[in-house]
Amino acid sequence: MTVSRVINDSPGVSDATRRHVLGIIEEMNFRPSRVARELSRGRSTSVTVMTSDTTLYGRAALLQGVEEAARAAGLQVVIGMLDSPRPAAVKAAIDRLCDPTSGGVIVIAWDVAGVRALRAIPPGIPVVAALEINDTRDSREYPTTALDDRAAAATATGYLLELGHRTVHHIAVPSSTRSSARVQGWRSALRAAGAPVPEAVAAGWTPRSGYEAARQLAADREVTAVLCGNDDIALGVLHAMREAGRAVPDSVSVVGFDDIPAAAFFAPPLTTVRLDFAGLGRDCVALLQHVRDPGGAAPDPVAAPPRLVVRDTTGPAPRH
Amino acid sequence: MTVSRVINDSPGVSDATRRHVLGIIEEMNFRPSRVARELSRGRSTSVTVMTSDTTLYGRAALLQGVEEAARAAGLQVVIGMLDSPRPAAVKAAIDRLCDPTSGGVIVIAWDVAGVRALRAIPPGIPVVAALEINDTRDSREYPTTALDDRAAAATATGYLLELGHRTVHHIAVPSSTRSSARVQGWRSALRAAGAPVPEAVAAGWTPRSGYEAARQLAADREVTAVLCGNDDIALGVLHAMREAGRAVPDSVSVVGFDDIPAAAFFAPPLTTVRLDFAGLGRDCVALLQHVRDPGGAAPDPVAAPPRLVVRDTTGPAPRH
DNA sequence: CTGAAAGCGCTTACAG
DNA sequence: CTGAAAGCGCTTACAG
Repeated sequence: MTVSRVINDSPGVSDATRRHVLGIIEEMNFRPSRVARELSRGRSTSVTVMTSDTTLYGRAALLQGVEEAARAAGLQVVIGMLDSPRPAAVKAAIDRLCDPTSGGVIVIAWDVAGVRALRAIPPGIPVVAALEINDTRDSREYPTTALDDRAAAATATGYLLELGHRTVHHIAVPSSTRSSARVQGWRSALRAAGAPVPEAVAAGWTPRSGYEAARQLAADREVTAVLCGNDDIALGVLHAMREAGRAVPDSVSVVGFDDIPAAAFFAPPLTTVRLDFAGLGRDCVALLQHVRDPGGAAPDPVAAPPRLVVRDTTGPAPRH
Repeated sequence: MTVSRVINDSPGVSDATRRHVLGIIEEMNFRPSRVARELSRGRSTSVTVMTSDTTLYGRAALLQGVEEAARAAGLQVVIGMLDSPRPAAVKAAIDRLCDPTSGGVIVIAWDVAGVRALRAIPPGIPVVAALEINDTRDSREYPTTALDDRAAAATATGYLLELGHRTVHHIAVPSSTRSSARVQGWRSALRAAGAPVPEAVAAGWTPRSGYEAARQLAADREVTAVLCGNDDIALGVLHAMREAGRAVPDSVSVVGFDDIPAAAFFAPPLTTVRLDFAGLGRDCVALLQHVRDPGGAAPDPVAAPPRLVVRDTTGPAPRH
């Protein structure tokens, strides 16, 4: 049809007919069917991101970045929730989300559910993974992105050590692996400085889980510095410290991860590591485009490197 | 084809051939094309939600509810970002998102961009709107959902008044209308009690905007109670009060809106109105299903009514 | 510059 | 119970 040509801005249509067709389109309120177009073109115009709880800041911000880049590229984004790490649930998600005509999937593999989903993606569909850590020894068949959490954790830990703290305790978010990038960075900084290496204490993602994890630490006067797996945990930790009568930062220093918009308004304002999740999301889309259309070099990452933002929850180690 | 019958669990296939086909499907790793299926069936299996910034808690939680209900109904959810209220941007979003074969759209019309998008949805495509307020006088051609923000604001305001505060100040989130539901409820409660009605002070959605809006209020000893448009704003307000040396709740009471997971860990823990955004999201999907398949009564809403959660930021008015 | 033909991968009647 | 035919609404060569 000629109308196909005009809605696609193809050349080879006279100005007169183009105007005529445009007029009729307007008049009939015609809109092409995306579905039919995809089927005939044989390529989808959507990218699906598989993730767990998008109410968590990191995932929401990454999603925002994905949406932005996808929109610029003319792609729709469908969101595929991973609500459980159980194999059956993961399989159901894959079956639901991965059809072969899909435009590709971005999986946020920061937790067990994500990692399992990643492994279960059927071959042939374009995929890029946002990992906790870019382990280059592990040669994968799909491209990956990651923020440098290891370096970030090491930096934060080193900062605390320089402040004179004997060691730094860590309250960890759940990880996709036995030892997350943040844990690794924290541990290696401790080792490098010859500081004692405490057990990391496990928490979830929420302020409540941070609060619960921190109660034991708060009771121990020996702990004077705690690095939290994210800012929400840090909020819970601050609450636990307050309850225990531990002044921050005079009695104990607290550092977070993420730099959520609220962090600067915590009491006290939180020292934290800023992570560019939105940039990471844009990088995922760029990489996915590259997978779908190879040729040309891989795109350069745009995500900003992690950066320690010093505010008011950190200070010199207390003198006994 | 017979395989169509087996992948759709249609009756009238012998067990033998069914098993045979299933075997081959497994072997070839065959997956049906969602796109082809939609085209032939003439009905889409996706619902798109149009919203601005999904990093904001209410939207993220509603999206979560939508996803959950959509998944249960076998629908995919595509997210359509409204990044600006400018008419051109809204039109672009509509053109991008609303094709006639779409399965329907849920628009979050809590802000100007959303309201404009709602108006611009082309006829013929199923739509349900999440509104700030369910104004029944306004007879619309599409179903709407809303939390009862007006009652919620009135309740919170009444609670503060009972505590002995002379009046209650309000820091408002942006609204889709001149006078939002929260503002209306706040104002009417004040009037009903014969209390003075101050100007509402305008803010954004973030802690920073709350902080900035609160600085003037903090300086005024006459203000002893402030109702915040959301919890993030309340966080900024708490910060401003701290900076101004106003003790909470002894010198000034603060109430939020939403009950985000962090609210219970603010310093002090925040008194706020809990809003069931996820339930609202599920209601949107149920309503959309009803639009697509009328027949039968409209579904009953499941979203919990707003509820005041009293914590530690509210107390009796200070005595002069 | 414009139109008729075939095909994308399914599903839905309709025959066997 | 199973298969051949037509069609969903586009696009992509191919003719005029």
